[in-house]
Amino acid sequence: MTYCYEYPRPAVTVDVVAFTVQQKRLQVLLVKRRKPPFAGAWALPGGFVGIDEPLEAAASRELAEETGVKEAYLEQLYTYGDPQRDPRGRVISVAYFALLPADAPVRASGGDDAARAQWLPADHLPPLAFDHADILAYAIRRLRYKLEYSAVGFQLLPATFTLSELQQVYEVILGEKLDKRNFRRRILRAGIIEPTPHHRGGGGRPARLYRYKADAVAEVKARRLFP
Amino acid sequence: MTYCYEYPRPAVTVDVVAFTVQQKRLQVLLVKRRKPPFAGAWALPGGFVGIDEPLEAAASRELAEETGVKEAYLEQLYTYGDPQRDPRGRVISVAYFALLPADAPVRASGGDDAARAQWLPADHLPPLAFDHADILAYAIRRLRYKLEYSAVGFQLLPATFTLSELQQVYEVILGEKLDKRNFRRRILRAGIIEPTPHHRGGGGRPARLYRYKADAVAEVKARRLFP
DNA sequence: CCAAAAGTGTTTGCTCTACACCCATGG
DNA sequence: CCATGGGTGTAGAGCAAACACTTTTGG
Repeated sequence: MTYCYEYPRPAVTVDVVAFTVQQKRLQVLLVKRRKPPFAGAWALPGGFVGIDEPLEAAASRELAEETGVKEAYLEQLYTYGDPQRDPRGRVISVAYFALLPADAPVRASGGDDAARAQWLPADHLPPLAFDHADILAYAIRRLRYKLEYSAVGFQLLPATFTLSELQQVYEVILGEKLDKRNFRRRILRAGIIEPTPHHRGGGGRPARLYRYKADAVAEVKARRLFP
Repeated sequence: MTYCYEYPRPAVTVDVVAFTVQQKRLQVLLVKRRKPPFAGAWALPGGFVGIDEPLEAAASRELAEETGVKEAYLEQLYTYGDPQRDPRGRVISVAYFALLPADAPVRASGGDDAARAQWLPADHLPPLAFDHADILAYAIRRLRYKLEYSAVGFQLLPATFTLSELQQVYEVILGEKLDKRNFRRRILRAGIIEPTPHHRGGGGRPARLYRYKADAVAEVKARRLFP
């Protein structure tokens, strides 16, 4: 292994854009920076990639450090490498996006190290450090887009859920009302979720619970669901 | 600027998957490695990212070094960071994909440094060095996919072209015959190309020449063209 | 029995697909 | 006049969009 001769090397980090849906809003996980640069500003959780650490493992680790959540849908987003993006020097950042179930055991603003991590609503964001506003904007675009043709929506829900809950996730993210009957027909025809025998009572008639088929996660058809 | 203390840093490279269409086949630009590891094997063109060089600039430079082509459609593909992907040590590679017009002034297998760069048909590839076979497979998938919903096809053609030429590009890449009338209707309705007043004679009736609208390149609608 | 949320079909318009013949030029 | 590739329209099928009432439970 040869390090640090021949050429100077950039630092490599991962940044994670973690989404969840709470209180009928799309929420993003942000941390408050304590050190300069941008001390006091909000930023995406992230950090350096270990020299023997796979990129996705680094993203997963950063996410776990801030939330305590070990398992989540995680996908590489884009790599940001503008030489000026970090005033301290050349830092190349591989951005990931993560979807957390609404019931994930998140300890944001809980433990010692994670005290600074918080969910903030995506439609009402403060200014962000570095180029994180760009990264976040792109992540939201990609999330909307993915929702339209694949069917990652249920990654934001518990293991079982009602169709109304699923529809609400779609409405929150796409920012528009959807027709109940058309939504159900399409989501069922897509064949990625299946009914369970259970129901959940609430303010009215109990709703059937659904779960996603395990095999469907793999073969996420590249078919458009919501034009 | 602080380099090389605190943590060891990975090396960062770019690799470029450059496509063109020649002889009714999709061709990929590859170079023959002269040094170990994988000496003698084919590989994607690529190299280290300069410490003050933007990522896309590095990709563009590598492409120009191998082909002499300065301007081409270039898009970030994915970042490969498996710790074992390079036997020499930790190397993170940001992969790009490039589309070159059929008439680009490519000097592959021409000049001194570029003597080793060659176009090889994508459907008949030799084993590749590192994880380049994975990268290439993904690039082809992405190319097909992009062709279906956006309309990058004309990036593989000269500034003006006939509809038959454009259709042939689509057929070569998608690997299936398309209906002439349906193809024309859709590609014209998409509004990204426009007729010129000129025609080109050939073996039969002269064909109208088209060009892509300059403004259309920006607003590549995310609308599916070929389901 | 009333409030609250779940569940369920049909009609209409549009888009995609399949398909076959005439046209303009060069040799 | 013949060979070569360029250019054009329509009918049928499948999909998406709009739309309102009945059902089940808890209080």
